[in-house]
Amino acid sequence: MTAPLEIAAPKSLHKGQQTRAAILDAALGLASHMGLEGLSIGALAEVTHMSKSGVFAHFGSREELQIAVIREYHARFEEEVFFPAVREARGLPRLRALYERWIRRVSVEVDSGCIYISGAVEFDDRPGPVRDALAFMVRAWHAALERAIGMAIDAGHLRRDTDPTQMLFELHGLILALHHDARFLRIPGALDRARAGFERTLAYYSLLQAEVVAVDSPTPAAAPAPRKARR
Amino acid sequence: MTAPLEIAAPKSLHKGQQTRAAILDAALGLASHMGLEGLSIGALAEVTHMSKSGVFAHFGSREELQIAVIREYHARFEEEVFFPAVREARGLPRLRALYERWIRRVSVEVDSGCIYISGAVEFDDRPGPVRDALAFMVRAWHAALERAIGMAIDAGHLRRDTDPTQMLFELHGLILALHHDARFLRIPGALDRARAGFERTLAYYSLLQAEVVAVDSPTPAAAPAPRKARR
DNA sequence: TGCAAAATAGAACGACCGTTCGATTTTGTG
DNA sequence: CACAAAATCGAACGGTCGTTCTATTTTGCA
Repeated sequence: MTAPLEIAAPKSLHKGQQTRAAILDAALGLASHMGLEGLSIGALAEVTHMSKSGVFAHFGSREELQIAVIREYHARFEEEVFFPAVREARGLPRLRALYERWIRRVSVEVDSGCIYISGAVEFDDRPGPVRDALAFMVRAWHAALERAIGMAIDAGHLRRDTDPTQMLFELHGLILALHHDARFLRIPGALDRARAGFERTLAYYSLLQAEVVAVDSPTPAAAPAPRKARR
Repeated sequence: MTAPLEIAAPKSLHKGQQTRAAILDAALGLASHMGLEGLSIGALAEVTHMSKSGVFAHFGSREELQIAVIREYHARFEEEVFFPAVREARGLPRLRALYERWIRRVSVEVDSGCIYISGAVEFDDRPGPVRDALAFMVRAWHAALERAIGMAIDAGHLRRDTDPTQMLFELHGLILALHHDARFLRIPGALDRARAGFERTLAYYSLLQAEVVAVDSPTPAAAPAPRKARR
């Protein structure tokens, strides 16, 4: 057989890319309801009015489909939470914006069900590329938040001895509690509880040093290392 | 046909009850690794060296098996967390004991993976008797914790205007963050972060009223209703 | 417009799932 | 010990799953 002289690189959006995007969109909706493990190619084919093999051909395997879903979710998360928030001024304003958009995303959205959260539970005992992709994205997002906290410290909006990792741990906990109470227990006031928790945490970490020491005395938390200067 | 004169009620532990308990034990181990949805009768039969139908006969359906697992988990949770903790004195000691045993259960245990937590994510979009059973148990446990917080308030160990539901929300968040970081991200220090978060939360809610008002002023959280007297 | 390449459909596969049913073994007891 | 009741097995069913093939249709470019 004669090989073609050159392989034409797909210049603009071919039909395939288009339907792939449509499939991925439907997959995201499905996965946020049934989880990444509950995502089946058959159901996806039904939703998109395609044949199973037609859907399958766009991803080499179910695993690759799951990873593609994770990547797409990450992209949307950046678009809806991260990018708008980083337009706010460094420090508290940006941290507030990040948190507020985060809790909205977790609780309010119609196609709700944070894949980061459900995926973490589904894959905490299941090694493999899906888990790796998921963990990578989550870590990236947490790192971004931790940077925002660090900036708030440098801006003088939070106590200098604040441990960003510890504060992130606590804020993340509020998000998880919100997800739990709002989605599983269907408690109406959960969103406001998450906001109140944020304010309370913020209040603590912006107390003056002297006040904290005076109160904390009985069980001082492991003293965080003094922050290095940031550029 | 002639009906027997009377149905002999099983007096002591028949063979059936014994194996049922053994199956349930194996099921708990399996479910804590694969989740309640990942629990399959085939895998359970293999682990217990029985036939699928032999296992199946002990529970009328898979759903009943899942519910039985939830009930068994609840019983063990009570045994290992609740009952030992309520032997501590009311107030802070009991609250501390509850929390400390809780975080140990979530993070340390070998057969780890809290079914309350993983189940909440698996069934947050899946109505039915399994979800109902799970929600009932979780609510019962949360109610118990909230009572313990209330007692700590009455004992004067926490501020009088503490909102127990809000405090529970925040403590629960710390547990969930611990579960996430320890089990999914495999972060080593997560257990200590959960402890530090507890101490920090406690420190806040035991501040004197005046101190809080002075600091909280920029964004006061919705003032909780004054506590009614407890008997 | 023609034609190779890309996209999609359709049928079939082996594997596992929960469940049913009849046969068989084990148990507890009168 | 005998014998009914309880417990367990083994095979089978219909269903869904991911995946693999081979056709068929659709697309985009020379």
